[in-house]
Amino acid sequence: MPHMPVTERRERLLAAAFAVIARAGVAGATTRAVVDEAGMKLASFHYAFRSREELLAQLVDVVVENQEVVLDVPAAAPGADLAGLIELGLLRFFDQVRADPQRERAMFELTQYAMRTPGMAGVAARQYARYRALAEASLREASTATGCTWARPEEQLAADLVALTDGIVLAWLADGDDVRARATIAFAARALAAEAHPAPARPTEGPRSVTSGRYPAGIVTTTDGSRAVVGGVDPRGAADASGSRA
Amino acid sequence: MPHMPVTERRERLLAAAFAVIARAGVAGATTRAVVDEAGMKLASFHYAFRSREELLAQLVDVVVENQEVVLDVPAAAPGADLAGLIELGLLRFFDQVRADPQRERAMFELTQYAMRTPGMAGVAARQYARYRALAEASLREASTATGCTWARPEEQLAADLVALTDGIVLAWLADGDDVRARATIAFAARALAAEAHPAPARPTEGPRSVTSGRYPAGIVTTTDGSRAVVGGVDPRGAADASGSRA
DNA sequence: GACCGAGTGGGTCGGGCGTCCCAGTCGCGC
DNA sequence: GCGCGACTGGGACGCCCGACCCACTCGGTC
Repeated sequence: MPHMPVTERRERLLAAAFAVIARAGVAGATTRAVVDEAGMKLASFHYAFRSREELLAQLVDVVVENQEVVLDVPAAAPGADLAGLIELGLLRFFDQVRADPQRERAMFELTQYAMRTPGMAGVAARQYARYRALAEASLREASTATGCTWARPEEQLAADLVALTDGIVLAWLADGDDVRARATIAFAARALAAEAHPAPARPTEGPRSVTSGRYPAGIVTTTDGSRAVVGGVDPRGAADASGSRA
Repeated sequence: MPHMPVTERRERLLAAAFAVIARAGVAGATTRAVVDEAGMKLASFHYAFRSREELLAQLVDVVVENQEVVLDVPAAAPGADLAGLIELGLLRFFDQVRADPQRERAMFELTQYAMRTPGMAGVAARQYARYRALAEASLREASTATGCTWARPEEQLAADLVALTDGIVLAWLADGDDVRARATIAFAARALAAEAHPAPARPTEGPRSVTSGRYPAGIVTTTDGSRAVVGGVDPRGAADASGSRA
């Protein structure tokens, strides 16, 4: 409540708004609920933002910009097969979703809000463009890690991957069935791997010195760093992975 | 405005609510907006329903129950290849989505509402169970039509299919990119077909004259029949279908 | 044809909403 | 150390919301 530069206040309000949206949806993110979450007074809201709409717009922007990873391919055990690598990445992603489902719900909520709001039609499109770019980077990484080459343009495969993750997350949010989600993840990995040509025959795998654990974080996407979901992958996820392949 | 039995009034209000939600989201479906859409007076609302919440709950129920088809496989020329059959079905489905995107938006909106509302957690799960059941029926139909057999339990494949369609629709709603959607549809068809064992060896490939289908209607899912999206499949969709294969 | 219950119309209530206002207060630059 | 501008607190306004109430009117039944 004491003095605080506007910029920081804005950031805190954005973070608070995200938290409220995760809990109660965009409609529940009233000015009062947001300032309450942030521990501020109502007047501070309209000192930091001209209107609720402006806050929402900025929130979508920030959230999209800070989206970090779609799937975080585990910078490969050498010789790992492509499908296994993708599956492991997806399982890591899934563990992040399980760790904080509300975050994902909030993302969907915001996307839908952007789609419905006249001025923000382009924002939803940009959001998906960003997802695809991230997915594409992951795919590229996976292919170089295994030496495979993709049979179709990576940007197309990225769209396929995004569709799969979206569908998996949405279904899981609705029914919470971990087993089914993991089965679909295995399917997704197989399907994507099938879109690659195998590595050009090389009897022995080259020295793959891509140090393991290049990057410990999974999904980050915090609006301000305050409540990031960072951290190790749930080992149970990886354990199930090998068993759930068909 | 004249006299009208309660049951009909209820139905009209449900249909009106769905229309409003498609346009303005669940939050925009106020009692006043709904009765306005239905051409009634406000008092009639609370004569037909105890509360707004009750209407919303019944709406979700009705919508889930009336969901008709996920994908409408075009009951097959014998010997048609499985991937082509699935792709055609998905393209038909996609054309229905394109014809009435607001309907699909409303469906997502309602799902999210159900997930967020304490008493209705199970409803969202039921909704997805229904989707999967419909998808499973489609897959079964596709396999019998082609003589293939699925390599995994159909209920699992159904979940995969639902995830794919959800992902495709969601991305398309966000960016409206028909070409990309069709490319992902082709991918989805390939991926699902790869989960089947080919038909027990039958020498000749039948001519792939899948063309016109057994069943002209696609998605129906009306809340009461009054504003159903029924009717022939957009012929442009089918025409494009053959061209969009990768 | 009158009656009586099902259905209707209009007005109202309390509350939460976004937004605004302005007197106060704090902290940074001189 | 002081002044002024950046920031805060509390209250208020007008609006729309869900819900409710009750006097009325219509239409099927006898």
